Amino acid sequence: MEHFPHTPPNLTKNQSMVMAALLKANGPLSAYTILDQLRSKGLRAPLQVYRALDKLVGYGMAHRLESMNAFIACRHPDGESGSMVAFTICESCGEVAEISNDRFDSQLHKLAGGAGFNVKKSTVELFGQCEACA
Amino acid sequence: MEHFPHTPPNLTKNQSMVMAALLKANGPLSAYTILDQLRSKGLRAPLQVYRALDKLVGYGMAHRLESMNAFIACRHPDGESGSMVAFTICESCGEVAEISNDRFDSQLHKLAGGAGFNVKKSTVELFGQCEACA
DNA sequence: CTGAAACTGTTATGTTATAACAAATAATAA
DNA sequence: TTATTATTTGTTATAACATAACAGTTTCAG
Repeated sequence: MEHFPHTPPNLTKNQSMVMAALLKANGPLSAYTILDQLRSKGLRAPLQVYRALDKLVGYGMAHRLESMNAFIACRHPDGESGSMVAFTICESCGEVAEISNDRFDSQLHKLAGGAGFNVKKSTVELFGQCEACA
Repeated sequence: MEHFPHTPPNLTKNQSMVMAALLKANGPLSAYTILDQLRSKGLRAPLQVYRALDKLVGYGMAHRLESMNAFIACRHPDGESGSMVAFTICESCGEVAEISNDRFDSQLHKLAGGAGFNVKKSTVELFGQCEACA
């Protein structure tokens, strides 16, 4: 289950349906919201959704927002490395945006490195106000 | 509910008990684990714990680890500003450490600022290996 | 003292996530 | 192809995390 971003493997039926739901939404969805949207297409149980989400996240095609218990399609721009991903979450309008930045990523590794810690995976979620709401 | 770190208000009975449980533990605890530990002291319901935790987090005396659904006593060193807090979480031994760094904090604000986003609160949780386990 | 604000206790319920098992499907190699 | 192995699927049940609503109590400033 190792994939570079934007080189998706062939998705299974459930994985495709869940991915489509994430792409159609323009914001994060909870697993149960996804389930409700896909009941008409035959999904019946939470596990069917969670299993698909696990794969999609593993493939780098979706992200989990830890602070919201929700999932969102990966939209980080092509050309950026797959390294670090941060999210901005607007407390006014709920908009979630993805930021990817190599310099920041190395800062982050350096910060942790200073404490003798070797970073493999990071969760960075920023709350505040987006440009439109400010 | 505004407090500088390390200038704790007078805690109520429940708040003190929950804080004591967090301090005694040398790692994160789930709300239900805390509840179990405090049943012998009279606590009976999850809400009693969650309410205390909300206050303690608000006072800056405890932190919530979003990626673990767990809580940990604040231990960031005196003298550091209260700005940003990051956590390192060792995937081998489970050790959780707190890092606070002003320079990184400003990097983080700058990164978001570049996208027109104004950061009020941040969640930074880093997974990998601690010094001892590496 | 008294009224407002904060805290407490309690029951019930809502939300998020996984365990365990059996069956179907797809990918691989002989 | 056919046997073998991996993965995916479907399903039921349950675990783990969190809050709603309401009533009663304590605290404390005015």
